[in-house]
Amino acid sequence: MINITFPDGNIRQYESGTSALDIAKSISMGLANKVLVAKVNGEVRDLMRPIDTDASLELLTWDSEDGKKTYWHSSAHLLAEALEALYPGTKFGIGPAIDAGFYYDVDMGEKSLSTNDFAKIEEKMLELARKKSQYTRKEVSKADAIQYFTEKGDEYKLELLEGLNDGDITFYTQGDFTDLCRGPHIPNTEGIKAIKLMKVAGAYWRGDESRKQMTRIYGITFPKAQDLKDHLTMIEEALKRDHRKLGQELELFMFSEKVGAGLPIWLPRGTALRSRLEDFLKKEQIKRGYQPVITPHIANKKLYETSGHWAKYGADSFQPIQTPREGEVFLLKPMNCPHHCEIYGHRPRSYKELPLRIAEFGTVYRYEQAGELHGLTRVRGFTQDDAHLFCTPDQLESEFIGVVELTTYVLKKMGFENYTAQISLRHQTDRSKYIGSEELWEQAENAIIEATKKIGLKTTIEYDEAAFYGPKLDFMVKDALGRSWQLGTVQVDYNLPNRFELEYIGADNQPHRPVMIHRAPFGSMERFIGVLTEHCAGKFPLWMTPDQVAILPISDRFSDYANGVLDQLAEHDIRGFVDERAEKIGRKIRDTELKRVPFMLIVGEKEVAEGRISVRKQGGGDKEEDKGKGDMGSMTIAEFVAYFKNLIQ
RNA sequence: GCCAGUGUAGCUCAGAGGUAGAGCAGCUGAUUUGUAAUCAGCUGGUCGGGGGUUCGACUCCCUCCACUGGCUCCA
Repeated sequence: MINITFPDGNIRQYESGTSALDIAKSISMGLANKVLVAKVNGEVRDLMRPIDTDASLELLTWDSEDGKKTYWHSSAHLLAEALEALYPGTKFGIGPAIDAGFYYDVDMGEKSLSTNDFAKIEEKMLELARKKSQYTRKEVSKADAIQYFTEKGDEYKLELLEGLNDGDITFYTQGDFTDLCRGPHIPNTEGIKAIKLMKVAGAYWRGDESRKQMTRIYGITFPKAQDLKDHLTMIEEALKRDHRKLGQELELFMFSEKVGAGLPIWLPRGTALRSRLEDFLKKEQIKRGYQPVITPHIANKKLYETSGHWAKYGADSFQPIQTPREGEVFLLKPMNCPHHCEIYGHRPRSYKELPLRIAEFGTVYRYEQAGELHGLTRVRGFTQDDAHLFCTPDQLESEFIGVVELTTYVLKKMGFENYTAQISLRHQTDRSKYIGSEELWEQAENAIIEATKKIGLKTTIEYDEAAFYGPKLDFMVKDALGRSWQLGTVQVDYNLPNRFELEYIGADNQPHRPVMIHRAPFGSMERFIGVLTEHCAGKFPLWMTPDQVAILPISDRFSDYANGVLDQLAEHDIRGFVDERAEKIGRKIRDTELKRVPFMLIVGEKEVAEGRISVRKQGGGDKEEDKGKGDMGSMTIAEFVAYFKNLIQ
C-alpha cells in the first residue's frame, strides 16, 4: 500500500501501482471526468501512469494553469494528426502549449498554407477528437526512435533526438499519429470540443534566421463551445483598446506614407498628453539632481566609431548623411549616450562633482526592420527620456537604487501595477555580440543583481537580452493583447567610459574611470504612451488627459454662462472646452463620452438661475449598461473645483 | 528581412471583367433642445503606386509601397 497526500493535507491509502485517474474515481466520478493531468510530487504526469511510492498528489483540471497547458499541448498533437491525415508527408517540428492555446511548427514542403485552409483542418480535428483516441505513452530506445523517424523521413524530429539521452525518450500516440514527446497528456481526445485555428506564420526552425522557415499554425481549444466564444469576445474587446485605434479616434497621433513608415506624427491632443508626461518627469528629475542637456539629432560618424555603434549597427542603420565636403559623414543619432559621454569629457572632472546626472528627452532614429514596425510601440524615430549618470564605483549601488526607485515611482504614478522587472543578461555561451572584457561584464551583472536584491525588487532573469555594451534591468509591461514590451530600462555600463576614455580626478589626485548608468523610466515617449493608452483604454489619468472637462450648454442661450464657467475653471488650471454646437444635450454627451473626457458640466436654465453646474462623470465606455451612470447632480463651481483638486491631489 | 493576410470617400465597411455604393464625419439650411446619435439637402473616391493581359481592369497576373498577425531582430 502507498500513502497519497492530497493538497488539503488529507492522506489516503491506495494499492501500489494505482493510477491518478483511479484515485480520482475513488473520490468522485465528477472529478474523474474533469481531471486532465496529475501533479505527483510536484511533477506533472499523465493520469494513467501508475504511482508506486508514497506521494503527494494534485489532480489538475481545466481550472489550473498546468491543466490548461496539458490540454493545449494534447490539442497540438491533435492538430498534427489532422495535418498528417490531410497533407501526407508533412514534417513536424515542435508543438508546444503557449499562454493562450498552442502552435505546431510544420514543414509542408511546397504547400503554402493560408487561413483559407483552416476550416478544413478544424473540421478534421473535431472529427478525430470525437474518436476519443487515447494518448498512449511509450518509452522507446534512442535507436528505435531514430529508426522510426528515419523511416518517416522527419529530419526535424531526428535533430531533436540528437539532443536527447537514451532511456529518456518517450513517444505518445493518439489515433494514427505518433510523436516524439516528453508529455504529459490528457487521457484522450474526447474533451476537446471547441477548436479554433487562429493564425499562420512563418517561424524559423529553432528560432534561427539562417535555417529553414517552417509554417507555424496557432490554435486554441476549449472543453466547451461557450468558452471559445468568450475567448473570442475577449480578444474583440482587447482590440477596442488597441492604441492604434484609439490613437486615431482620439486624434493623438498619425502616420503618413509620405513622411515614412515608423515615423509617428504627434497631433495636438497627443502632444498635450505627451508634454504633460515630459513635464512630470522633468520636474521629478530636477528634484533628484539631474541636469537637463540638449544635443543635436545628427553627429559625425567618428562619434559612433568610438562608441562601437558604427561597427555594430552601421550597416543596418539609416545610411550616413554626406556633406558637400568630401569625406565628411554624419549619422542620424541612434542613441544619446555617446553625446552625453562627450559632455562628460569636455573638461576635467573632479570626484567632487560626481555623481553627475545628465538628462535629455533625446530623439533617436533606428532603422527597425520593416516587418517589426507596430503603431507607437515599435517605430523608427522616437524620443527617449534618457539620462546618463556618471559616478565612482563606490557610488554605483546607491545611484542604481535611486534610479530603480525613480522608475518604480513613475510607473506607479502612471497607474502601472503589473510590470515585471527583468534582469537582461548576456547570451549564456555566445559572447561574440558584446564589447568589453569578461571582468567588466561580470562587475556590471553583479552590480545589478546585488542592488535589486538589496531593495527587494522582485526580478526575473532573461539571457540573451542584454545590450551589446552591458546588462540591463528592464521593466516589462503587457499590451492589450498580452504582448510584452520593454518600457523603463536601467543599464550599468563600464564599457563606454572606457571607449571614451572618461576620467575623474580622485581624492588621491589620480585619474580614475567613472562608471556609467543609462536609464529611461518611460523608455520612450512613443512606446510608453502606446502601452499606457491600452492600459487605460484611452481614459487617461485626470491630470494628464488632454481635455479634463467639457462644458455642455443645453442650448445656445447658455453659451455665455458656459464660457464663464470655463474661464473660472481655467483660473484653477482646469482645462476643457465648451460645446456650442446647436445639438441636443444627448448628442453632446455622446460625443464627449467618445472623446473620453472625464467630466461633463451641463448648464441650462436651472443652472444659470442658481449659479451652479450639473456634473456628469465619464461613463464606462460605449456599453449599454454603463449609460446614465455618471450623473453626479448639481454643484457650485467652487464645490466642483474642490472635488476635482482632491482627485488630482 | 522572412511567412501568411489586407489595402474601395476623413472613418467603418458593402460591391464587382462593362467604368463605384451605404452609414457616420464634413458643408448648407431648418431645429433651441435636460444626461450616449434632431431632420432635410449637398459635397466628397485617378478603388494604395507602377507595369502587364484584355475591345474594356477597381475586379485577373506581375512588381513596389503601406498596414495586420507571427518569426527573426531590437543600441
